[in-house]
Amino acid sequence: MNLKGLSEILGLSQTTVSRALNGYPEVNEATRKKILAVAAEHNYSPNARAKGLATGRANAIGHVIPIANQHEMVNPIFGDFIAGAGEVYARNNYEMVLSIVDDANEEKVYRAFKSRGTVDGVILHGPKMNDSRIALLDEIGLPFVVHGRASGIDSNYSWLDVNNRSAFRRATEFLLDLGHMRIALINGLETMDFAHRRRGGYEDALNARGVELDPALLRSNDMTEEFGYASTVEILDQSRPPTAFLVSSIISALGVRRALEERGLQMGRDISIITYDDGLSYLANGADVPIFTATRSSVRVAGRALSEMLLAQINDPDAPPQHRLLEVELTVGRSTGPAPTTANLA
Amino acid sequence: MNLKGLSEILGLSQTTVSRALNGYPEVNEATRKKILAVAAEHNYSPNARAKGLATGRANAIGHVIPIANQHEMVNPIFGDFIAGAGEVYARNNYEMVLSIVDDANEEKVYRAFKSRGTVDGVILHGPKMNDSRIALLDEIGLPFVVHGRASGIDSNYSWLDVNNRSAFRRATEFLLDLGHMRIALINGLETMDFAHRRRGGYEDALNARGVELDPALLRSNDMTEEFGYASTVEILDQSRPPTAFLVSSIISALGVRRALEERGLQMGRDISIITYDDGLSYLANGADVPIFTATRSSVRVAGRALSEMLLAQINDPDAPPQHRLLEVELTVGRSTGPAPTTANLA
DNA sequence: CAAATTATCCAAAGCGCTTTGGTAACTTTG
DNA sequence: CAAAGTTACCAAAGCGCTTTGGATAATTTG
Repeated sequence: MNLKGLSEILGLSQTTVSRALNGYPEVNEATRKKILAVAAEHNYSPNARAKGLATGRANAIGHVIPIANQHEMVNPIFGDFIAGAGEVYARNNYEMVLSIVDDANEEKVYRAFKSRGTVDGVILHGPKMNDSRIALLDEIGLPFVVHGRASGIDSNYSWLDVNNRSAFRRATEFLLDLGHMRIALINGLETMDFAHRRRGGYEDALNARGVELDPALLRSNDMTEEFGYASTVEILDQSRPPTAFLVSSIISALGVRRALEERGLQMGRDISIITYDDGLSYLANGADVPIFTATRSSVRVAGRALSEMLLAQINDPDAPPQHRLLEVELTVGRSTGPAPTTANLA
Repeated sequence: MNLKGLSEILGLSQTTVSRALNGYPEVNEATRKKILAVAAEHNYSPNARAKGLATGRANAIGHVIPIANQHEMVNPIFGDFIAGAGEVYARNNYEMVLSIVDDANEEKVYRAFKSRGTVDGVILHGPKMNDSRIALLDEIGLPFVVHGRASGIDSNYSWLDVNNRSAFRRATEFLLDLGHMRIALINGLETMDFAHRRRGGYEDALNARGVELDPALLRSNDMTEEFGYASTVEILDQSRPPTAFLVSSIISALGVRRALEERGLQMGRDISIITYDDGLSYLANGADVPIFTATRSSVRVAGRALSEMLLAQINDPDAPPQHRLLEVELTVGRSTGPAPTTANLA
C-alpha cells in the first residue's frame, strides 16, 4: 500500500492524506480521523526512501565501529551503549545504522554517509588523542557528537565524557590512603583518549603524595581478559611487585583476578584491585556486595544521553555544541583492603 | 554533487553517466574512464535514497535485537556476531540497520521494515521454541535467515545453527567418562531454542549411561556472570553437590569459577567445568592452554556465514532455503579432571 | 449584501536516481 | 553499395513521497 493507493481508496488527494498523516493543521478533523483509520486498517506506513528523498532527511543515525586490526576486537561495551541509544532512536522514529570498519577505511565510510545521505548524523566512538576524525566530520559537514573527548583537538564539538581523570585520581588516592605505595596500572591503549586521561589521574594522585611512578608497573593494551591476566603475571614476577592494581575495565580485572588466584593470592587482602566498571548488563559487579571496588559509570546511560544530544543538534543545527562531563561513583567492594605490611607478606 | 551536476560537467546525459558508473556495457570504454575519473575527482557517490527509490532495493539488512525486559540484558555475543556480519556487508555495499526493541514491539518493527522498505531482509536472532516470528516474516514476505533454529516450527526457512545437542551430549559424555556422576547444568533460558537443545544433549548422554537426572542440578536463566555465581552457590549448598558443571556461556562460567574459588574449591581437581565458548574477542579462553575445557564455535564466523546466506537469498529469491549445521570443537583445558573419589573429598 | 477571510482541499512540481524506448552514426554483410 | 546490424548515446518516464501555489466553498465583516 502506498500513498496513491490510500488516497484513491479515500477519494482524497495525496496532498490531503499526506498532510493528515503528518499532522498538518489545514485538514478537517473529521477527515483526518477517517484518514488515520483507513491508513491503520491497511497497515500503511510511508516508504522511507521516498520520504527521505522528498524531505532530504534520512531519519537515521550512523555508528561507526572501528575494529582494532591487531586484536580484531569488538569493544565489549558496545552492546550496552547501543542498547541505550537504541531506546532513544525507537522513541524518535530514527533508524540506527552500523558500520563495522577497520581503521584504514573509516574516512571512506564517513564520506559515503555524507554523500550518499545515508544518515543525518553520527556518533563518534572511541576518540583517540588528536583524533583526525573530528576535523574530517567538520569538513564534510556531517553532524556528530563524540563519546569521550579528543585531547589535542581545539575545535568546539559536542561531547559527553566521563571524568576519567578524576575517576582514576580518586581511585589512586583511595589506594594510597590504604597504604598502597606500589600501584600497578592496567590501562587501555594509551593512544585512546580515555586511557590517556586515566593515566593522567593516576599520575596526579601519585605526584600529589610524592610517590614515585614506576614504569615497570604500567601496562597498556586492548582490554581483554587475557591482557589483564598476562600483565598481572608479568608484573607480579618482578622483583618489587605492587600491592594493588588499578584496572581500566572489568573484563581485564577478571584476568587480573585469575592471575592472583592462580598464585594463591587473595584479592582484598594480599592484593587490592580497583577497576573501572561500565555497568555492562551481563557483567554486573556482584549482586549485593560488589566483587570489585570500582569507579562506575553506566555506558548505557551514556548511549541514551549522547543520542539525545545528537538528535537535538540535528533538529537545531545552529545551537552551540553541548558538553557533558559525568562524574563516576566510587563504590567500595571486596577487592580492596589495607596494604599488607612487609611483615605480613613475609 | 549529484548525477545531474556530474553529467553537466561531463557534457553527457544522466543516462550515460549512470550506465557508466553501474558498469553497463553500452558505453564506450574511453568515455567510461573519463566518467569514473571525474566522478572520483568530485567525490561523487549516488544518493542512497534516490537509488533505492528507483531500484526498489534498500541495500540494507536489518538486525532486530530483543532486549529481555527482565534483565534488560544485551546478549554479549552480539558484538562479535555483528563484527562478522559487518565484514560481509561492507564487502557487498550493504548497510546494517539495527533495532533495539523489547519483545512487545518486535512485530511492529518487522512490519515497519517491510512496509517502509527500510531493509531488504533481516537476520533473526535468538530463536525461541515455537518462535512466532518465523511465521510472521513468512506472512509479510520479508526475506530472512535464522541464527539458530526454532523447535516446533515446521515451515522450511533458512537457518544456520550450531549442533547444540551434539555439543552438550559430547561434553556430558566427556564428564561421565571422567567418572562424574552428578553434573550440574547451568543453562540459558530454556524458552530459547539453543538452551532447549543443549539440555536435550545433556539428557541424551545421561540416559544413554543410565545416569539419573537430578532436577536439583539444573538452572536456567539469562547467562550473566552473576547467574553463574548464584546458581553455583545454591547448588553447592545442597546435600548432594555435583562434581561437575556444564555451563552454557563462558560468562556464566566465570561466575561459576568465582563461586568455586570463594569456597576454596579448585577447578579441574575438586570440581570440573565444561563451558560453551562463543569465541568472543575480549574473552578468549586462555592464551596457550585453555582455562576451560570447552565446546567452541565462533559466533563471528556464524555472523559472516549467515549474512552471506541472506544476501544470496535476496539475490536469488527462488533458491530453496539453506541449512547449515556447524559442529563444535571440544577442546580440553584445565577445568576438567577425574571425578574426586569420596575418599578424596573427605 | 458585497467584500474579505478562513477553512479545506487539490494539481503538479520536485527530490536524485534507474531504465525504457528510442535515434543517429558507424560497421558489416551479401 | 544498399540493407542490416552495432555501437554509443539521449530524452523522458517513473519510483513514492512532500510541498508550493492555487482553487473552491463556507464564513465573517463592514
